[in-house]
Amino acid sequence: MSLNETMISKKKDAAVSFDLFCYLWTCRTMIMYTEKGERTRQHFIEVSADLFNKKGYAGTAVSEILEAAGYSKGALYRTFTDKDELSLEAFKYNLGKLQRGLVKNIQSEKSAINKLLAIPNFYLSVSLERFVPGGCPILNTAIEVDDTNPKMNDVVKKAFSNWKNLILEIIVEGQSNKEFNQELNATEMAFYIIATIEGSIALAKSFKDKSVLNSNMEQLKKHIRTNT
Amino acid sequence: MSLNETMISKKKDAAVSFDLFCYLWTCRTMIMYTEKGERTRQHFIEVSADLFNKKGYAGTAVSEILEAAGYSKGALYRTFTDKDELSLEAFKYNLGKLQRGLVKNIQSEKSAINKLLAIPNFYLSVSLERFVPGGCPILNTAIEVDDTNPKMNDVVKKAFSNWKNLILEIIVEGQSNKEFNQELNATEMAFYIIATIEGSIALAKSFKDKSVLNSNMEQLKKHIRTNT
DNA sequence: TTAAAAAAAGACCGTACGGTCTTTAATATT
DNA sequence: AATATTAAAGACCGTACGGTCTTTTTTTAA
Repeated sequence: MSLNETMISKKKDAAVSFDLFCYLWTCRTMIMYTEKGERTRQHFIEVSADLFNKKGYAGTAVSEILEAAGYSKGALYRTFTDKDELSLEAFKYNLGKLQRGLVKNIQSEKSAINKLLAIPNFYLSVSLERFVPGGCPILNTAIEVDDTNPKMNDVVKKAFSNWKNLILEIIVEGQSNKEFNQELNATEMAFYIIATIEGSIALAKSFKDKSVLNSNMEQLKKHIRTNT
Repeated sequence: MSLNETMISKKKDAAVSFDLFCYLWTCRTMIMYTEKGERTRQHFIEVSADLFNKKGYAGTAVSEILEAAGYSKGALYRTFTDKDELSLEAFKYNLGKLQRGLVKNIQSEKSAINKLLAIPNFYLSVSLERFVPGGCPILNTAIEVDDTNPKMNDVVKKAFSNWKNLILEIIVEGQSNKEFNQELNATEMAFYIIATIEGSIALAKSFKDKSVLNSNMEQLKKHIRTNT
């Protein structure tokens, strides 16, 4: 048994040092070397995330998830109260993956304009179908829940807002740099970028042809360049 | 009993004139003065179109449709073989409504540039939520079926293609007019316009705030103006 | 090695689903 | 007015759904 596993399994030791706490926290967020139950829970999240994103929440039966995960009901309902909780965790999982990919692409750039262009470039470089099979989880979830599930819609709104704020900060940075036009409405530009990306993904998915996404991202980059 | 109703109810007369045939065909496609069964069928289509577009096909139970329509199962399954047939007809119904609204807006313009701008202008002028409650039926359906229902996805693809061709023709017209740039890739521009509109509708629906759609349509118009 | 606790299995439950079929009501034809 | 036809009702059916609960297996602690 490795050191990591030993450290984590000592649950009864109530008094742990702050360092150990941080270590444990890091392990948890990285989803490595967690105890068995936690690992199974994570496995359910990862497997269902794919299914939910492809077939929708209503369109995915619990039995399908069980089969895909290779577990029985007992395993699922021991850690999840119901399908809704799993749906939420699955959405957060896909969202996180997407956010990390996007942020990583942005952070490798220095100028504001290159940071902004890094967003469409991300969708040009990545095979979205491999990265998050089923298309953009934010859009997919938005479409399914907007008229039926206010709680989930709030989660989706927050996801869109966070994305908007990410873009907003880049633009504001570019404006204080004198890199960007001062009159540019940052919020409007942010929402325009998001909308164009979302629509392009949906279109490319429907036609099963990435070239639609590619050409749209090139046009979006042109729009960004001429309007910042 | 009106003349129209009399003419249509004479089913037994096998030999009808070509004129009468055309007349009947017109009545059917216009959905006016049909016989009772046909009217009920149409009622089911209209009622379910709203529900399907708001809650999705998988998310809408037949029982809900029956309740909303004020009919029983007997009435539904007499004219529709199954839920799928109703889904398809409901989609076509919403699509038709949308297309007619859009085409009407375009046809009232003469120049190619104004015809093109009439598309975003349509979404600026109309309350989409009243026009087709639940958002754009093409996008909604696309998201639900792209990974699960190849037949329905083909219908969606066709809808997107038709829309693309509508835009394509306007651009080609503008290019032969010398109104538009000859180097402009008409297909790419068409898909860009569609994607931006679709994404904007989805975003506005999620935030329940039409201003997102409005500002995006203004930006799209700017993009169209500077790139044609 | 044994006792405990945790994890997983899967039988079981009520319900709601899509769809069928027989019966009744409304409408049209003679 | 009587008959034939069409429209609609709704009881009924099998199934698949989400979720519970008891039992068994696996893992951990002593």
